[in-house]
Amino acid sequence: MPPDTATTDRSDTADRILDCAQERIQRCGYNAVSYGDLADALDLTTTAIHYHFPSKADLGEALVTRYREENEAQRAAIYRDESTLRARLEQYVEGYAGVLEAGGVCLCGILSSDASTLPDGVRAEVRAFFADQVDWLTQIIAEEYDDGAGLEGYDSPRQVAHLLLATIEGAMLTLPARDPAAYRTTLHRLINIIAA
Amino acid sequence: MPPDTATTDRSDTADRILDCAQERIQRCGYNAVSYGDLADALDLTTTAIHYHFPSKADLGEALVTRYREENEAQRAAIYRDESTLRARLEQYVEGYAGVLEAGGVCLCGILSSDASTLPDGVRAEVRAFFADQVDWLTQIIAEEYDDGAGLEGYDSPRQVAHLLLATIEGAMLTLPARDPAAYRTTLHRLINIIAA
DNA sequence: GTCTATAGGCAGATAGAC
DNA sequence: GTCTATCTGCCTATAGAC
Repeated sequence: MPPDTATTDRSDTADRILDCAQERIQRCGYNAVSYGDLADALDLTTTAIHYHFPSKADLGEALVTRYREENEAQRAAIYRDESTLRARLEQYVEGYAGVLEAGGVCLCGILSSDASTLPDGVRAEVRAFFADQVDWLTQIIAEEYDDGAGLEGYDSPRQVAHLLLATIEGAMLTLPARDPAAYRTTLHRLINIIAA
Repeated sequence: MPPDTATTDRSDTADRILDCAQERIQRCGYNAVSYGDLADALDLTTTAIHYHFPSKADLGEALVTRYREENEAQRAAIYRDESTLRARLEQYVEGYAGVLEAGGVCLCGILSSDASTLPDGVRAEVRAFFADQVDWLTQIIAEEYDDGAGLEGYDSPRQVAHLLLATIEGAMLTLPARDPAAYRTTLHRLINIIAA
């Protein structure tokens, strides 16, 4: 019987497959990672991977679902541990800096580039990830802006959220900025403007 | 004899191949576009394409080289036709909005996502494209900032150039923002801050 | 310059044994 | 749960005719 592919209670092998797939897709993109690559890296056969994830769409969807869950937990921790907008945003952008240092980029950022060739279910999860980010950023920005003036020229916290998210993803994805130092410089200065 | 693959004086067929490849790569990325796709779309065979571009690396390199040349001409026209930083930046970001309306994204933005699987020559051209953009933006920003105050929190025009470029690429590449209206909103408000 | 034909490799996916 | 073996199809690329 196939293992439980729900968000929890997954087998060790399935988790290892997801870990390996995530690391590679964050470096190379969806289309450039194959079952054969993963099988070689994990010392398995492609059949074993197909047992856990019958199609590549199933694998991709499970991957982004897990990524969203882990991301939500990270955001919750940031919200709990930090009390100012500036500190929360710095923690938030620092999370992506860690991904860059590991040699990758945001999973959903790189999947966006493959969007037009992505299976429908995977694309829907990627869209949901970005909706999560915008909603959360909008909320923490609105909390602080309600206490004082907003960012000049911006009508709403949601517009500021879109600006920050686009800059984070662009700074990660584009060459030559797949460089943690350049990413941090750009983002920390933007935070200085947003959370003045 | 193979045609002249220099930057000018290319045959009609070679230009048609480049046009078709560019449109498709701007939608789907480098790895998702094949000689077979192009041959079908152009009513040719893959062999005919290999005649003009012996390897896919040759095709990709010619593509980005041409893209850089056309982009340089566009930037020169903007510099010539507009005299204020605000007007120049608005024209600049509007160029990419046109690409979005045609259903694609910046060629070098999407190629950045494929960077780790790109042939060396193509990756080098993509890096050169971004160096072009940063240098040009730095120059036009510096011209205006020398006449007055800079952007608060930013040490140099080059840092502002990096911010703008990252935001442009991120707003184009990430879902759900492959939407000209959302792109324009984000970028016009950033221009309001940069060219206050 | 473009064609037919073909090569060798890799993709995602399945059948059936253990 | 994992294996061997295999299928079909697409990939980049080349040989040789016209």
